[in-house]
Amino acid sequence: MFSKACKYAVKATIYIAVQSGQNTRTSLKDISAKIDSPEAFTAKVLQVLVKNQVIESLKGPLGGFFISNEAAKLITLSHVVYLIDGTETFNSCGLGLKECSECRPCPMHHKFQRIRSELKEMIEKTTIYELVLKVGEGESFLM
Amino acid sequence: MFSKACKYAVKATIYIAVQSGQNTRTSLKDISAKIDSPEAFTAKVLQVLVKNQVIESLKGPLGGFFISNEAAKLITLSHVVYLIDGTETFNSCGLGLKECSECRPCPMHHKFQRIRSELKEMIEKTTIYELVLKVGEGESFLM
DNA sequence: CATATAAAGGACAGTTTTGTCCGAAATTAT
DNA sequence: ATAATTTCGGACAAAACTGTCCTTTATATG
Repeated sequence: MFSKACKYAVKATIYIAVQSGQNTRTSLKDISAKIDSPEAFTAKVLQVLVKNQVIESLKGPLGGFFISNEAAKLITLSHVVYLIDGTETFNSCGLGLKECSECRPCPMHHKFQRIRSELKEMIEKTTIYELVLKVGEGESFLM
Repeated sequence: MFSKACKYAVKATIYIAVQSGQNTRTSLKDISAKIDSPEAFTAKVLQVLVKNQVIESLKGPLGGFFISNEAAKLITLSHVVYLIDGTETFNSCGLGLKECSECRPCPMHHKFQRIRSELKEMIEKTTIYELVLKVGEGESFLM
């Protein structure tokens, strides 16, 4: 469904936001330990998020990654997913037809489209902050 | 969502079933032309379907691939999808947690699980025959 | 039996995804 | 300034996925 890179990105973003709530920057090392991901690979993914201003970073001692509560309330799952995996999974034909629409659908179109719209709506409406709260309250886990 | 191999497999199975309705075997060449897929790669995918008795094949002139209407009524999208892509997409955690359940969920669990169950149910309940009818009636297309 | 046809199967190549390593650049503290 | 720390960025490597080519095997027909 989502690529590994994307799963790492989502979990990392959530974890960074949890830590940022305590106003502390989070190091790559800490992140990859807490979300159980390969450190160097996670670094690459986070660089994309930083470049696209989903999260912030600072080099040096006391450096690390950061995302404010305000930002976490504005950023949704879809922001991260679309950045890392692109939008094809959510917009192109489920069976790979070059053109697939109501007018000229693939045989799976109607059933598939309905479900995928729900998935799309879910990631577009779910904010990182919502997920942070669950982790913060110990209701949910990142590894 | 689905791999290319899986998309080819589904489209090929449907096309073979459409043709089998006229009681004619379908050649690989014909299949890959009609579903717009690379011939040799499609061959590999079809071999898996044959080995697992989703479709039948016969070598030689007048040879080709075949699936009876009766079989097409029993075989669902999930048969093909699980064979080619495996079940991980439909059973494992959306964020890649090794263990993820109601008791110990990832932050996306509840929202994700609901939608994925619908997707799972859809592919498990949709028969190939249903899709064949749509293509047969010119309502749906394979390329 | 000889020949033609079509799937089966093995080997291999290209591409994408995933993952690692290491030096460069920036920041903090001494 | 110097040293220590941490992200950034480039190069590279491994694995998975996609795709091709060619030989072998099975079947039908003359």
